[in-house]
Amino acid sequence: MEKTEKRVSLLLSINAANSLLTKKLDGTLGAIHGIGLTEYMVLNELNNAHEYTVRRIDLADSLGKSASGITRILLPMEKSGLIVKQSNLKDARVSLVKITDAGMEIFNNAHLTVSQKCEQIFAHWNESETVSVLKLLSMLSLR
Amino acid sequence: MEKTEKRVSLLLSINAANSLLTKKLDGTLGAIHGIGLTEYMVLNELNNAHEYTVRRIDLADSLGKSASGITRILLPMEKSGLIVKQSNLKDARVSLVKITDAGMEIFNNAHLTVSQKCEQIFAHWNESETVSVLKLLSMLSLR
DNA sequence: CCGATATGCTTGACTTATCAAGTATATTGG
DNA sequence: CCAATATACTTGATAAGTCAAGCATATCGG
Repeated sequence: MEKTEKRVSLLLSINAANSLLTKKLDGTLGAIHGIGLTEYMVLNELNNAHEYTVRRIDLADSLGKSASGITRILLPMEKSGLIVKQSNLKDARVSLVKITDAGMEIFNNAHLTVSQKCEQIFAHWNESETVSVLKLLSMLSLR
Repeated sequence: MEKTEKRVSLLLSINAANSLLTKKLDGTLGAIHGIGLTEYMVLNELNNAHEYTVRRIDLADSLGKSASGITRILLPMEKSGLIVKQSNLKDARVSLVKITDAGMEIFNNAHLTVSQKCEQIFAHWNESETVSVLKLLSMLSLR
């Protein structure tokens, strides 16, 4: 197989890996904690953010979703009290999202589950392999 | 960051990479060849298969989709003549899918586009890195 | 200053895929 | 043999996300 063909294989493998990961984690998270994988990812971003607060558009970018996707994900999360909406005094267009205490608690529990699942799924990868792949994935051309 | 946390990062990075890849390729394939990324993947499987023919359930497995997903993807592909349905004489439950000549032509053209895009996207990965990641992805625990 | 353009967000219409249930056919064990 | 179970597939209802359009607010250049 030549170089280009290997890259095409990579595309297909990444897609397959993502299907696998999504299915496993989404199912488990839903069953145990009542949230989906996307909701977990939102909580993760908020939990790591300065003052636990992020603009919706930045959330969209970091999760690889559209602005409208974020609107729709956040709606039920606000209803169930995992996050709160806050307006930005400096720019009235912006609406900020903040994780609540309840959200943090769910996140911390869910994070344990995700960690365990990841240990299982990536069981055959050693640490240096993991680090290399992380680095490579961060180098994908965004053009 | 500890080992487990790196694995969780990996999950998020793979998800982000997949969003990126999907968006780029799906858009380009649709604009130039009138097919989606999933349709491309179907044609790719068929093109590599023995006698260009595959059972629907095997297609589902290899693409990481559900049986019903495959039914729904294949319907328009059959209408537009990219594939044909064939029944299996040995087992009346299975229905086989075969790529048509028209399907092959579309596939070959689309494959060129995909190859070029992959060259771009993975431009900073050298061959041995590509091969390593391919190998690692094939080692994900399927349990 | 203000018209043109850009940014942030939401909504309606649509696409893609899932799950649960149903149908049809095969296989297996008593 | 045939009842129970397993497999292949399709369908209806639903979930999750996209895009295009619209609205509100900001910023920029003449």
